[in-house]
Amino acid sequence: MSISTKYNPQGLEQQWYDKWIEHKLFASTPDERPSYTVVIPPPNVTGILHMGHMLNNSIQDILVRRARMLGYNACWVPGTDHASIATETKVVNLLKEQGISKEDITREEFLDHAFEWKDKYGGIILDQLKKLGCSCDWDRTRFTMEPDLSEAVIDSFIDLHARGYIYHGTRMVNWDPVGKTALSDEEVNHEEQKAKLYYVTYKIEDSDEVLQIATTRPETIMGDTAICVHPEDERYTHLIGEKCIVPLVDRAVPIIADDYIDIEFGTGCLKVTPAHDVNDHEIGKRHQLDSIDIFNDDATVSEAAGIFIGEDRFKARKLAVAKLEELGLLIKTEDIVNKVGKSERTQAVIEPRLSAQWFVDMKKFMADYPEALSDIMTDQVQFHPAKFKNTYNHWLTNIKDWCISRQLWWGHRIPAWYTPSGEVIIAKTANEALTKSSDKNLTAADLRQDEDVLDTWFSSWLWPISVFDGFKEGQQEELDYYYPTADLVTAPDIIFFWVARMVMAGHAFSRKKPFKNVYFTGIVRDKERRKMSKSLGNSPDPIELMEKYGTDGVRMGLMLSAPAGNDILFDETLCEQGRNFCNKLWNSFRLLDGLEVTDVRNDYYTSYGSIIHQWMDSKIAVVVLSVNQHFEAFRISDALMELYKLTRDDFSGWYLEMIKPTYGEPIPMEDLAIAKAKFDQILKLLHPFMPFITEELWHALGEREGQFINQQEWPKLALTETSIHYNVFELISEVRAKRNENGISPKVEASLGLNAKDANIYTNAQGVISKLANVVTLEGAADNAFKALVGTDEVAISFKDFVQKVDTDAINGEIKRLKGFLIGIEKKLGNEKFMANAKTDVVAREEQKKADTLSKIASLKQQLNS
RNA sequence: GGGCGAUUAGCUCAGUUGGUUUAGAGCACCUGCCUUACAAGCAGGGGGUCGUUGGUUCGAAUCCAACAUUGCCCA
Repeated sequence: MSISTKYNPQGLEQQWYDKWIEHKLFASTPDERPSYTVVIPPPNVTGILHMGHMLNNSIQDILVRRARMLGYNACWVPGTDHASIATETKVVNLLKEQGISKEDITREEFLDHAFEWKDKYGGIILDQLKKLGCSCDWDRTRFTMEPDLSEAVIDSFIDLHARGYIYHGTRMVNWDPVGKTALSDEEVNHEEQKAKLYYVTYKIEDSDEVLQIATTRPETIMGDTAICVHPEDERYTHLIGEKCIVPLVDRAVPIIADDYIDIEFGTGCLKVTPAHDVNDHEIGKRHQLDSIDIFNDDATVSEAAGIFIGEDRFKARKLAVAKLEELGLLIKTEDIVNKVGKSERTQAVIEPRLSAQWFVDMKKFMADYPEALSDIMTDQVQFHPAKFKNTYNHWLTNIKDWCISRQLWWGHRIPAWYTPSGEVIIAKTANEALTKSSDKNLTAADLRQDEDVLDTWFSSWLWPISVFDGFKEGQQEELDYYYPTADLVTAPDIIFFWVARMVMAGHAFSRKKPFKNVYFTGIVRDKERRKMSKSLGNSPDPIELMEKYGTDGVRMGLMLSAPAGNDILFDETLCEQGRNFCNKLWNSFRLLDGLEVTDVRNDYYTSYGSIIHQWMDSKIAVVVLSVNQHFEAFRISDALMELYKLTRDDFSGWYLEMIKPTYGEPIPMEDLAIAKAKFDQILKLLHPFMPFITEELWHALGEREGQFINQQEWPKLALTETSIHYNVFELISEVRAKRNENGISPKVEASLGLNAKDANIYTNAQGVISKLANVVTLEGAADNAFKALVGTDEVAISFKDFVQKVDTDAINGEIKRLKGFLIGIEKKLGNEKFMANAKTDVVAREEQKKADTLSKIASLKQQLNS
């Protein structure tokens, strides 16, 4: 035998992937077959493959490859999104290293640099997906900032604005002082952290009385425009309407009452800074308070503060505390834990800030497109697992307006034009804006386009439509064919960012839902349940893993442990298990491949060949049925486990052992051909999970130049009765166990004696029993043979030249267990209410259990006496 | 603070409308084997009062309630 005893994926994977591409295996064009479409959740152009991507895209590949085999015209559209903040930050930093400051170059120059960067590095992750084996239609690769998709974004903005869903307004927004941009609520993560609560004295104007307030942000004192107490707080009622003096800036501000105040918290007295706190802003609106913005856009203190000008806010906090202490106004500090909003992208602490931004009016939107919620609640779009419906429902019923403008350059520039008189015109181009303008004397030079770009998600929510050019006039064929897409596979942390908004966009722009199923993967964590992250350094490099264990091994390891919606606790030993399984498959092939062939069918094959093959068929048929059901319910790890056991236990463990010839002898040609056909089916079933090794072995199995396993039909088998009773396998195990317990070599011949209800079960498979358990006869064991029960059948087992001794302790133990079991059954059957209420088949089952147990006990007692 | 989910073997999970031989799988573990496809293997084995306490029922891992622990989302 010339081929290695170990499967070695090196080189082989790349070679097959190249062939698949060369033969355009993954390319899709509309035809008469039904479509099966998946759009990739576009990875960030700045991204490199991490474990989450690997999980997510393996699942998509499994679904897509299987769909292909089921006869669908499968189309998996790849691509990337432009990731406004992440990319801009990256390019800004890169330029900084070259000594170029963003402030010193024009928007156009900056974009040139950014595109240059994108062209150089933006495709890395897509190449990594190829290494993973992803069967995307690469000719369809899209990018959210390419010309066609950009046009779609601009058109959809204009459209939504015209229909009254987009407005421009001055609102409290989440300001990222590092990215220097507004963010949507979804881009802010609230994290608990240790903080200090400072108690500060405020003097009452024209009085000796003082107030104490408690604050975590003393650096915002300069922006205070009121002090607020609860209207029913008796400590302070006499002060309402008075004024107090804001320390550090000595400004007199009113003392007001509002029942927003929590009497229990701190001193029950709140300093109100309407410009820098969302709740304070609300209070400010209710009481017509002034709003003093004391920060610049990088969160340094502005001139409006009057003190600490130019200092960073955290430095200013220290300075303010020191100054208050110096003035004797700081009473005490207390350690507390509070929640701080941080930018998802830059990790900067969010500064709530009043600013003019563009918003989508979600209340109006939801009123007009209630399907965005009802689709999910009524399972028009099915969530897997369904528990995410709750989360979805909660978010959507409490939805806030969506801030879509970003103070960045990398992205889609907002198509809003301002005239010198302050008119705002929404138009695709300056010329179009001129025609829309009320002032006909203006020229293009008079118009100023909005400096801001749109949120990245405002382009990716169009993805399922835009990748099929669904926004292009008169080009609806592809959209009609591929859309709505079939399945979306994504991580639960972007359920709002993306899933919800794609459903919204689907209805707003195509009047259809964008997909039928959403499969939420788990989050990949390490063994200690920590999320894998770069900063923790606990994430293995996927590429290295693939090199170490083979891509198929890693894919399998990942999938075995990834039930839908459950976090996966990644451990390299899983990949080892995957690699070992590849090896098992490899060696099963080696066995089939290395056998000598004959055209003479000896007694063994004529007598048992057909029941062995049929038995294997019935096993495959059951597993295919169950695997199909698992797929329908998106239980992919369960599907894989079924196939794992089918391959390992049933095919390699039992079937190959039964069908392989005695050592040194040849196998009949027809039996080998049948065995290979079964192996062929198993390869097909495994192919979506492990594409490379199955392709390699499928080709090794026969002359298949120019054909590929993924083009073959997914096995379809009729369920049949099993042709070898499961008691036969139990009997074989029983004989092996007796050998094991007594240290008897497999080479020592065994003789069996049977007392069976239906001895045909065993005699029909006598040759198999003899082959796998080294049994010479079923018709008589020696005296003093071991006794065992197979089901309710008694079997005596003796070994040549070995004095057997019956283990009375074990038998007594078993009798005791069975008697206990019997008591339970008899109790049930003796219960009138049970007999009256339980269904007849349930009662019959209990009766059968009783009979079987009695029979077993009788057999065992007899063993003790013999 | 509000909402949602989870708790089954050492670990990760199944357990479909309550009844299928007093709970299953994979991994890990233990014992014996380099048996002529495979030690990345083979054969065999041990291990759970189904988080706790009550309740409904002839019958509860499964339904209900409270509690405990834990995770996620939102403010």
